[in-house]
This record gives sequence, structure tokens and C-alpha cells, in this order.
Amino acid sequence: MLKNPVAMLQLVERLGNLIRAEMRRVIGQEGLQPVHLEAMLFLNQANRFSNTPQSLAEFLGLTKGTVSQSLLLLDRRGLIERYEDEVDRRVVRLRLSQQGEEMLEEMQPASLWQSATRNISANRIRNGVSALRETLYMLQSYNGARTFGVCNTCIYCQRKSQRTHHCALFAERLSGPETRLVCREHVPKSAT
Amino acid sequence: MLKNPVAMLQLVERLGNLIRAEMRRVIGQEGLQPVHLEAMLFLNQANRFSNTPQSLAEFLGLTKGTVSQSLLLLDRRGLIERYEDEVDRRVVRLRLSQQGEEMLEEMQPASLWQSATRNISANRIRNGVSALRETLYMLQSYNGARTFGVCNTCIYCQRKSQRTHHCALFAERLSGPETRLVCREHVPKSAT
DNA sequence: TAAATTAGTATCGACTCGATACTAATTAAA
DNA sequence: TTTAATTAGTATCGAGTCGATACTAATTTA
Repeated sequence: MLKNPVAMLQLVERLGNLIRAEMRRVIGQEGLQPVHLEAMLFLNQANRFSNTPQSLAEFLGLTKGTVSQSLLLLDRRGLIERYEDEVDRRVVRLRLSQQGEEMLEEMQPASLWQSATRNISANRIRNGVSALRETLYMLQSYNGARTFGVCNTCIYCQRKSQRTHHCALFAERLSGPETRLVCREHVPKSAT
Repeated sequence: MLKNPVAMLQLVERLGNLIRAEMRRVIGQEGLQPVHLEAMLFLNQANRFSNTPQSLAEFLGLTKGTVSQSLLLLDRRGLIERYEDEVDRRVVRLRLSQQGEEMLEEMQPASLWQSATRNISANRIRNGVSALRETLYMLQSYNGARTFGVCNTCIYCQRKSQRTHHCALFAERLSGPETRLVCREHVPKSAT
């Protein structure tokens, strides 16, 4: 039984709880709950293959019924927009509304964290990030959960030229900015 | 704007959510919610100065009214015991019941994490732990939150002999095992 | 001795969340 | 090609969270 991994688990748990409490404090002023902020953060990052209720449910680890309710609320508040998929008419596409983007902009959820990590050496942070990333991928592979990484780090992403990339899974062209968004079909290069 | 700290934040957030989802899955089979497991884990670790509803509320970042309700439920299910403080009769003391301890024992919440971190080098984990710990203390100091560390790492803890320690704040003797429990009055040595 | 503070509980309303049951669109199978 | 199975999403229900507010009782301060 190793001690340090347990310490890391407890730290991640504790930090996660603090982040959540901070979220509740900030978003609560808008009459919303942590899960709403999480949904908006996801939609802000999701690529065009991943901006659906189903995808969000998988990301959050909640059932689609539950997520459907929260999305209804976000829609009522005018923070997101829902539109029909052109090909598959069962599918609902989601995006942040102008108002939703502005709210996210104002909130700056990372600013506290930025100052909290200011005095930590770049090397230790790099090590921490790599340890956390590997743990995350392992955990996700165990229960068959999706990794939701960005195209940059995905086995399906092929660089065509300086500016353009290509997704071998969807067989579609990707712009530079698109390769920095998260995808539900992401498979990490290291995990092959 | 540094990239790596943001990456670390997102990883901690994501890992926190996964842990929470896993908690929900496991504890849900008992008809409980994540917050109940968190409360039980806290009570399993809290020393005799910290096993109160107030303390738990501070730990979880929730209001005392909210926590009171969750404790009521845990009591109804026979997972915790509540007893009156002998000195201050306003104070309620909490402890896991036999049944609560057994449930925690069976659950093994850390086992998945243990295997997920198996192949990560001890050095990277050590670095990660230290980066996370420092971030945690910084975040907690910003909003005046308590650190809830163990006596080992507290400025008030004085070693008297091989076996006995002394808390300079409460002016009481501490046994060896007690110094490995978390305390609401904890002040990290490094933060002085 | 009176006022202020502290620990905890009770109640209310909005919301989460899973479970279940449902609709409608798409895909697979016969 | 018709039918069956699957998939994406919504509706509804009940137990529970959660903050806000208002309360009780014990303790501390003035």
C-alpha cells in the first residue's frame, strides 16, 4: 500500500470540493448551480461533433434525463441555444448564447487558481500535470469512459499542412482553432 | 498567462468530477448521495476537536443548515451516532457507528485510484503531491478557509517524547494515532 | 443581570438526480 | 419493404440537496 497516491487522491478530492464550493458561491449569485457552470464550460470547449445533450451527459457522468432538465433551465435563462441537427433530426445541437458567453467571460473561474499557483516552480507543475493526466487516462480507460481530450492529442488527428488538419474518424477537415477543442471521440495517442 | 496551471486546474476539475461520479455510482447502491460519503470519510478522519456539524460544514463548504439535514439522514440510516458534548451542551458530537465503519470498509473508495496510479513514477507523484498541496494551502488562505490538515504538519503540535505529543492550542496531550487525524484548527507549518 | 454570540434544528422553495415511461427518428433485420 | 430494434431526447415522479430565513437553547460578553 503506497502512501503518496492516497495523498494525491485526497488532495484532488479536497481541491475538487473547494473548486465546487467556489463555483457554487460564484454561480449562485446568478441563481444557478455548479452543474450549470460545468455544462457551460463544456459547451465553450466542445467541438462540432460533441455539442449534444448526450455528449454532455457522458462528460458529466450523469444520465441523459438529468442533463435534459438542466439544459432546459439554461435555455429558459437564455444562456444556451438549442438547434436541430441537419442530418439526424433526433439530435439537438447546443451552443452558448451571446449572453452565456458574456457570463462566462465575466466569471473568470480560473483567476483564483492562477494566483494560488503563482509561486510553484514550473517544473513541479509540469510533473504534477503529467501525473494527473496519466491518472485521468487510466481511470477513464478502466470504466470505458470517454477521455474528452483535444484533437491535438488524438490518434485520429492528422496534420495536412501548416494550417489544416484532418480527422480520420469523421473524415472531415479541421481548422487550426478546431484542433484545440474537446471531442467525445477522442482517443489519446499514448493509450494505443 | 501561463498554460500549465490552467491545464492543472482542468485536470483537477475533471478528476474531481470523475471521483464524484464514481462516488455516486458506489454510494447510490445504498440509496445515498456523494455528500453522505464525503461526510462519513470526514468523520472517519476527524479528531476529537473537529467531530461536530459545524466543523463538517466548514470542511464541505456548505451551510450548517444544509449539513444538519444530511446528518439527520445519516442518523436515521444508523450510519452515524450523535451525542452531547459534556462541557458545552450546545455542541453535538458525531462519530461513525459500527455499521457506518463497516460500510466504509467495504467500499474501498481508493482502490480504483491505486491501480490508476500504479505505473506512475514515485518522483512524479511526489512532485504532483507537493504542487497540489501548495495550491490547496494557497487557495484556503485566500478565502480564510480552514486547512483541515493532520497534527503532524501543524504549528501547534509539539513532540514530547517518542510516543506522546502535545497540542499547544488546546493544551492537551495527543496520542500517536491522534496526530494522524485531521483538525479544524490546523495551521500548516509552512504557512507561518 | 441583560445583551450578544454560538451551535444546532425546522421549514420553505428551487433544483438535482435516477428511474421509468414515453415520442420520434434512424438503422438493422426479416 | 415492411418490421423490429436502437438511439436521441423529453416528461414526470419522488427522495434528497442546498441556501435562506427563522427559530431554540446554551454560553459568553458587557
